[in-house]
Amino acid sequence: MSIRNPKQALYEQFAIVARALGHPLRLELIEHIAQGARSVEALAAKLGQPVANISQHLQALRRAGIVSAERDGKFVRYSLADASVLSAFAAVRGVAERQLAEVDRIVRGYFDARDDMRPVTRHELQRLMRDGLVTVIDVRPADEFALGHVSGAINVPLGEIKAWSADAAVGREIVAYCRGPWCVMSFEAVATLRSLGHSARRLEDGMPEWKAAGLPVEVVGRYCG
Amino acid sequence: MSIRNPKQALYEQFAIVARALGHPLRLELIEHIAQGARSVEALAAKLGQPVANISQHLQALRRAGIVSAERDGKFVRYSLADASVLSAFAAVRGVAERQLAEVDRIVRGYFDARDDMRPVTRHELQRLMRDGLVTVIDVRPADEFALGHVSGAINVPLGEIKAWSADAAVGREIVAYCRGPWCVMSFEAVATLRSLGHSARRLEDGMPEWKAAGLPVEVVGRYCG
DNA sequence: CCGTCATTCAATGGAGTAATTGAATGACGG
DNA sequence: CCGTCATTCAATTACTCCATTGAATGACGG
Repeated sequence: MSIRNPKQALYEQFAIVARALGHPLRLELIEHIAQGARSVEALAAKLGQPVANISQHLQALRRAGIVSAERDGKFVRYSLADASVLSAFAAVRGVAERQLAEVDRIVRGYFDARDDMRPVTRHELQRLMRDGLVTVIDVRPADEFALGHVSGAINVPLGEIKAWSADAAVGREIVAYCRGPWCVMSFEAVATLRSLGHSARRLEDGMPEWKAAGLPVEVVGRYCG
Repeated sequence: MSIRNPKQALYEQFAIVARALGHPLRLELIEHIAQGARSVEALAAKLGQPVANISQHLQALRRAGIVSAERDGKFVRYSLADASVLSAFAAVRGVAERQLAEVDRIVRGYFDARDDMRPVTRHELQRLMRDGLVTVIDVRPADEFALGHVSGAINVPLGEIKAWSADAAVGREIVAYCRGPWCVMSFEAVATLRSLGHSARRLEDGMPEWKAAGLPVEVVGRYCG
């Protein structure tokens, strides 16, 4: 096995990328970095992990060509190396969703994903927005909203949903989105809004996928993740 | 970390799939299984590995929902669980190709992939075949050809290229394909054919991708992998 | 019912990976 | 030029993964 032919050498490289995706913390890191460029300590705070641990996982991701690092004064800002990372993540997720019974169990148990929770597709949302038929809310924290959000969406972090919905028109449909397909926040937002008598649905995925599809994104301030 | 919220539980599942793709032998197994259903010992022979080792890797792939096993008399035949596995493989490969300098180095060093080696796309080949402008050769071993091949292709295993090309019309373009995008056999076939004065190109990828795209495939005998 | 054979299981040792700790680096601000 | 602070490195321990070996399972053919 130590003398490798070119085919094995290539497979070793592909395996490096796959292994880098093979740890839950690193997948969570990718989801956060996909929202916009982030420093090590910001990511460590989001994940509730020691800085050194996050730093090492980030370097593993960088060695695999999944994220890139750029020094910005005292900080090192990590961002996704390539939009193809999102499709690799999505493809791996697709296999798990289709084939692993455990995924189904978790989704049914915690996300309570019934048929009436069927999400809005990107394309559908685009049409609804063009026709002015929906209010789009971004339920991520304000800092992530600032790094980039769906054009026309308003930021209503999860904790403010209740207060916000008191002033929202009943009857008008609300579409909520957050970080990605299985990000809990939009599920919670929809559940809360429905319990308060609103008509609400989720976007099928989150901001990174919207942006990767080339759809309009707005940024607050100077950062262009 | 032992008490996991649903998000972490899902990421753990996705990581299981990614980790299963994170070993060169398993990637090679996937490439072979993508050619058609195979027994453990057949795969062990193709990879030159002990049967027990291959069996354990296959079980790792099965636990991750990547392959499925089906008993067939004395044999257990493994096949891909889902076409989504091919796209996950392709997505991981895409990240590696775009981001890892080592991949580029290997490709340039061993595959000698120059611009004039630019492959034929599936769509292009379809049109060329419809217009009768090319001879399509499948350079995989006969057993893999039998499990399924591009409709209209003829089987010319790598060792028989020279003899076959002596009888082939000079001037008519030849398109060679094998197992997948970086399978060495079609590269070698094209190099050999060109050195003998023929006009030859590679298909951009292999039989599994052709089949997954829903394009016509022929099977010899009774197996329908 | 028994031998054969494909496959899987169990157990071992060795290699790599993960989390934690504390120290080292390197850029900014005064 | 020096203190501060974000990040990385180094070193430790625990854990998981990998390849190998030999034995066990389970289906077929007589």
